Amino acid sequence: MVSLGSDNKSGMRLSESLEDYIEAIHKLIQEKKVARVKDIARLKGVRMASVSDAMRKLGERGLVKYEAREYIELTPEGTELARKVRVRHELLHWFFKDLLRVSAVNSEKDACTVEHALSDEGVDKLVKLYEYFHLHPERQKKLLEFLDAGSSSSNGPYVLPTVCTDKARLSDLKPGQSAKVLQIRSKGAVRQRLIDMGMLPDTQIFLERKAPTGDPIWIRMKGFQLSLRLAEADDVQVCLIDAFKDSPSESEA
Amino acid sequence: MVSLGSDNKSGMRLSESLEDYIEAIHKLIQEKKVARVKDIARLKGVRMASVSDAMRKLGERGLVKYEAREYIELTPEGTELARKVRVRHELLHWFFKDLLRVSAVNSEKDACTVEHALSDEGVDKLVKLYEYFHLHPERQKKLLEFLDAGSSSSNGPYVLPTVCTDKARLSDLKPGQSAKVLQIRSKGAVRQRLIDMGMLPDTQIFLERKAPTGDPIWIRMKGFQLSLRLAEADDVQVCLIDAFKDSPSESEA
DNA sequence: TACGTAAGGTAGCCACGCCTAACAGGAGGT
DNA sequence: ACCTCCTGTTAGGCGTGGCTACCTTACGTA
Repeated sequence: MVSLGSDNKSGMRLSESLEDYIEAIHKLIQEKKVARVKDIARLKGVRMASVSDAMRKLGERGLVKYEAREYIELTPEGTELARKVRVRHELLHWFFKDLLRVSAVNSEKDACTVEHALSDEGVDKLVKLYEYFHLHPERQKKLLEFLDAGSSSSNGPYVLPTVCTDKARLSDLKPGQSAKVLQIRSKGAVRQRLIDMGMLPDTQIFLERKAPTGDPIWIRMKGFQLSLRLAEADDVQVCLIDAFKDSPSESEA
Repeated sequence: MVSLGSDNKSGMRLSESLEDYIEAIHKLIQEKKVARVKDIARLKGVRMASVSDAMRKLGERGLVKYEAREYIELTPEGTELARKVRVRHELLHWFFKDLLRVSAVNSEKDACTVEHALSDEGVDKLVKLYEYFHLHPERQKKLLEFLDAGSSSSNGPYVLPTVCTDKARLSDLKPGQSAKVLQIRSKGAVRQRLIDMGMLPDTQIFLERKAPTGDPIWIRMKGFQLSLRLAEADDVQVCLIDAFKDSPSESEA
């Protein structure tokens, strides 16, 4: 899928791994003035032998100046690429850590893996998103308040804004009714499970039936069936869909 | 880096490629009722032989029901994984295409490559972002207006909001002054170049010197020097940093 | 019945990126 | 001088995931 040719010129796309090496070298040169095989190996979590291989390849592609047993330097082309990669990294790190409030460990990991797989246009637009929230700190504050609400402590301080007139909890639905997902206010494993099942905002849900006792309910969503405990359905905010509201005043909402 | 063991149970993390196969099978079953080797190969852009190999591996891991020369089915575990993967795909596609307004081709491509490289927490937070903008359509509208402004047609309909009292254009800086980047309003290749150089919002810039004629200017940013044409610097909105403002009233801004 | 064709499987090859093991050179201690 | 430690290189091996080339199976039809 990555398909590297033997062409050494800069037109050839680099594999993720080699891009990582470039990034590591750049970082080391900035921090410690020189980049040595040992340090690159430690930074990247590989053996020195692997670094030697990689340096030879990067040397052939004209991205690093590599003479055996000497300090490793980046060529101008390599430096250019390194900056590009590091910008992506920074940008994604900002996005995950500072905007989405992903934990430090995961935001670093996600930034690392995603940075190789993003088009120039994607980077460009992400920068715009950055600019947007940088220019409108009050809007970023609102978003962060929303993200923080319910993510850690409190269960109900965040009040659902009035955006949908027919809003209800999924547990309020009657068999035969349809609704669209507004917000999944569940936490932890339950939330993860619902998301994994395909429950995203705007997903259409059809309540097929309820158990006689009313507790497990069966819903249809994106073509497959799913049973839910009432307690789980309680935390899912939905918006009733008129076309399917057969009984106008039955929903207690 | 991916390191698959021979363990067939579901605890083992799948490689990107195998995850793609699962996704493709799921898609084909939904669309055409059955998944055949030939169709999977076409969808994934590989030869049938490669699909055969992959099916054997997935069969060993208990994710697909694979009997030679018969239709390929997903086991319950496989279906679960498939849904998870497709949710990621959908989510990222929404993010790139509908929120960031990345072009159709690139948003699909980015979603495809990024979907394998995102932690559960990253997915979770991305869903929250989705919920946020879904619940606050007026805020999403503002963001989209910002993203669209200058991205395609107009050069100056978007007015920089008053968020920084000392705002100026980068071209207004005097040698010796420092500033922080607010927004890069350049377009196309120039914007790309500045971003690649590491110019993100909040980046600190120091104007080292100007050419006698004033046109090329040299700035220092993140430890390296960079020369800019005045026309390029004109489109970069910055915020002066007080500590470095030696001459209080010189900046015309 | 025999045969052609298309779908699919098997074997063997290669690139990549990692590994371990063994070897090479230089700096300092004795 | 010699030994030792540390750094780095080379050689060879392995798993993954592609590929080509060839074989098998099923099926339709002359």
